[in-house]
Amino acid sequence: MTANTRTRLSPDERRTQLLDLGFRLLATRSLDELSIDLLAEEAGVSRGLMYHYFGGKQGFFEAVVQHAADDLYARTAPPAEGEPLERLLASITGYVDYVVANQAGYRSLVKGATAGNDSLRAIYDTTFAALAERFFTADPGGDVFPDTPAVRLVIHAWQAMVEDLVLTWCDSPAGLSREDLLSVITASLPAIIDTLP
Amino acid sequence: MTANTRTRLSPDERRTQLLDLGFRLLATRSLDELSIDLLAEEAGVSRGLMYHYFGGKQGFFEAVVQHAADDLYARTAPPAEGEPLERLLASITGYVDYVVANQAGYRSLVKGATAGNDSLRAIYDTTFAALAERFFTADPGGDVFPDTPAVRLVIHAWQAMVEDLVLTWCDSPAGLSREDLLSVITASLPAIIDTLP
DNA sequence: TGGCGCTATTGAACAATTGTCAATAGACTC
DNA sequence: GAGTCTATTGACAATTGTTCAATAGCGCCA
Repeated sequence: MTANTRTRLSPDERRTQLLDLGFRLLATRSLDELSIDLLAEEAGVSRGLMYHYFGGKQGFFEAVVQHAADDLYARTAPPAEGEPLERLLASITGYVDYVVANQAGYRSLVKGATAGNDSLRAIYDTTFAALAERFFTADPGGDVFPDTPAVRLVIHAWQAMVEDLVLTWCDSPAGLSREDLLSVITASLPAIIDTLP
Repeated sequence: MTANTRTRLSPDERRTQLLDLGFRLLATRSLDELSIDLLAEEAGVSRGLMYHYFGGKQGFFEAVVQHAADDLYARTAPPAEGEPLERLLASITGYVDYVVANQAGYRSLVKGATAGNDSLRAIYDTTFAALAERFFTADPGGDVFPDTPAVRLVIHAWQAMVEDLVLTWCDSPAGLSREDLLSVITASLPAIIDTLP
């Protein structure tokens, strides 16, 4: 299958090709189940090329996670117009649909990122922090929620809940429709914030 | 330091020694940052002994996680007497105190378990499922919460939220006292369940 | 007390994988 | 069509997980 003649691409093309392939392969395997050997063979290139582009297995995984995180962030961008709460709902809907569509990949990357080294966790953390930031900057004038450390703490935890909720719902919807799920997600945030002293 | 004369222990003693050491070492390193070499050297035994007792690195990690999970479950056992809600609060308090006391170890093991293979995830899942089960079997007569798939789904997600909440609170309490934290945790569960359609 | 047997323990050899680097060859320019 | 730049390669070294036959500590019994 792999031609014995090397094909020379531009760095950008090769990079995105490897990243896309990595995302696809990591959807079914975990990071340490994926060897550079397999990756290189699947891509039709040599092992050495992986190190040339990403510096190593770790760097490669970071690049894949960062790529997916950017994609997620872009796909959950709220619309520019509309009521603050409507825009939040649109953003959440985008998140849910993204996770549902990319279930396996999302699961694998999140697991790998949270269990990985500091660089990987940083990507995960900053991405979710950026998503949370929309809750405060969504509407410059009207503040949807007060911006206090306690509220931020609770929102962080609420995000963890939403992640688990969506993934578990994918496995067994428990009789809840997509709209029910969205309703629970959006309604639970103010409900939890209300429990703060 | 390590004597060149081998010391022969009973299987039980050796096993618990290695498990305790593993738990301690895994608190600061992640699983794939911990080599069998280091572990064996630190324990003063040979590499081969690890394989004799645990069958391999994976089996060793599973044993450590299972050990810690049993410990956690035992420490969060609710008192036999008292009102249902009081007993639930006691159980939750036990969980929070355990996580706070064993922060690093808890973090590391949970990360490793959720990112690991099926066996590891099974230990994590069954442990938390057993913890959740107390919410229904706490009081045989009076049902604290209705036992429906949707409620179980939400409780599962609530557990994820609590885990994140406690760990993030450890890093920066955000002006919340331990009692405030416990209050938010206990109050948020019914609040979230109320959002179900 | 001293030899014996059981088995906990060892260490060397093996396998798989990651990482390194000088040499190679494809594509573009003149 | 020759030359240059650099994307790409393949062989080599290092680390780490795993296996297994050989070794030796400890209790038991004469």
